[in-house]
Amino acid sequence: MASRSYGQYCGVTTAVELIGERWAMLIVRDLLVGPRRYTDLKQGLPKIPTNILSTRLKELQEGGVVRRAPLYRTGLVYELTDYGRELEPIVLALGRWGFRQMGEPGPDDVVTADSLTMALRTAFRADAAAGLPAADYEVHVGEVALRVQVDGEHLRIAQLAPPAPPVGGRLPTGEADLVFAAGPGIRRLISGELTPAEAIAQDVLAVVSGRADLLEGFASTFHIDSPAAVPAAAA
Amino acid sequence: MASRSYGQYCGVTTAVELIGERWAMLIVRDLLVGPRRYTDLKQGLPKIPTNILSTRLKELQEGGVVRRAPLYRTGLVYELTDYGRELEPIVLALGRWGFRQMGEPGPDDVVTADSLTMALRTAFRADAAAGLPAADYEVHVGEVALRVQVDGEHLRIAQLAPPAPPVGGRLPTGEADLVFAAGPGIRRLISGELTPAEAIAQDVLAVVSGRADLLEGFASTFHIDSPAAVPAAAA
DNA sequence: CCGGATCCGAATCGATACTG
DNA sequence: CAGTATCGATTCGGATCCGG
Repeated sequence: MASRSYGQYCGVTTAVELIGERWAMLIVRDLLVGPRRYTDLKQGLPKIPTNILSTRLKELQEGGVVRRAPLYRTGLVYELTDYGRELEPIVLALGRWGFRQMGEPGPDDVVTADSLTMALRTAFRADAAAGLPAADYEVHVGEVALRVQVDGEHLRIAQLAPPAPPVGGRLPTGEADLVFAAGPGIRRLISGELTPAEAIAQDVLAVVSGRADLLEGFASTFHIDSPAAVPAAAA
Repeated sequence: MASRSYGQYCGVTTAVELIGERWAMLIVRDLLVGPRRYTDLKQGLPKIPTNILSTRLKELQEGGVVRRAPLYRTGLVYELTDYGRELEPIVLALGRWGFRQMGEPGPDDVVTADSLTMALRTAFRADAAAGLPAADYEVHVGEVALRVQVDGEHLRIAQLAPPAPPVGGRLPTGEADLVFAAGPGIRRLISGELTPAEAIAQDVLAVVSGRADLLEGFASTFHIDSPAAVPAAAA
């Protein structure tokens, strides 16, 4: 157990001892969306071995990052403590930083509801949104469907359950102003590599219904600059 | 190699694939202080196996985070790329977050020059410093000696070479307004758990020379609030 | 179905030794 | 100074199994 210690008395070291182990940060990412059951986490992290999930949740609890809470009469959720929730700006900043180095998706890469929710949060530009009229989008990426409502600087994202009826949370009523479907290539819209028109032309995105003109607003509301160059170093 | 992939197409995931491996974040932390040679890094991370350091540096270069640069005629340094340097606010925020969960130092824990430098940066309160007169401290923690100069919102930290050859080799000391020495317990001063007077009384800190009254200014310039409670969960 | 625990082979890490 | 090489100790990944 002491083998995990980095042997330094330092805040950064303590932080990575708490949330630096493999998978831990992704568990935190998903819990930032909301409390999750063990099975939810396992589904949202399809490649995590179950024993690792179990171990990480124990460690995160010991570290005061995560708490177990009963749900209804039977059932159980994991949720972030107040201390754990303070990681939100850090995880968002990390997501923004990592976004810029994302390449094309690997053949086995998936987009989960929680990861897309957090990705939109990282890309959200409150300043840009404040200058636009309120908008209500329904975004589909792969199997994931999200209702994304932007009103001034306020962002609200709800996950639409595609295979099953919604659980607990009340879903937005009424139709979205714009419904569109995309693949992982939506990254290139958010990075500004493609304009909405180009994205449609290149088939990375398709409008299902509603006002296609709102795509411009979507693209300026959710945006992460690609740097001039983030080259992988040559050998 | 593909075994390292988390199988998700997401910015956070990409980020932890780049800098989430064991030791990687600490390498970045040290490089945020300045370019470092291989040997410097090894010294600053006493417990890192040399093959791991070597591997991480290669991975960080492939990820576009770190670059190798020649130094003088012979010699070699590792330094952050522009992209890597953008991690600075994230690492500082992580340090601030982790600081609050730090307990007492383990028997083998060390404080290195780079980790203390970054710790002071994380704790620096520009707003508090702006209201105080400029001050020039010399801080000793264990073997580490730092020259810490605060002028308004500007902070400058220089590392004084501690393993000074024989006692005669005096470094640019003596000019600081206040010279003091502490142990790891300096954490309790920065957290506000102890006032400067209490820290001296409890022997966690000793004024070597200069104006002891400046300790108040130091404590308000470098401060990280401990939350009301950051409890470790019970079993 | 939920919430894990157990087992085992594969990959990684840690410690030390050695080299250009 | 700047790393490789080696090898035992851990951890991770994948699959299966188990009690409510």
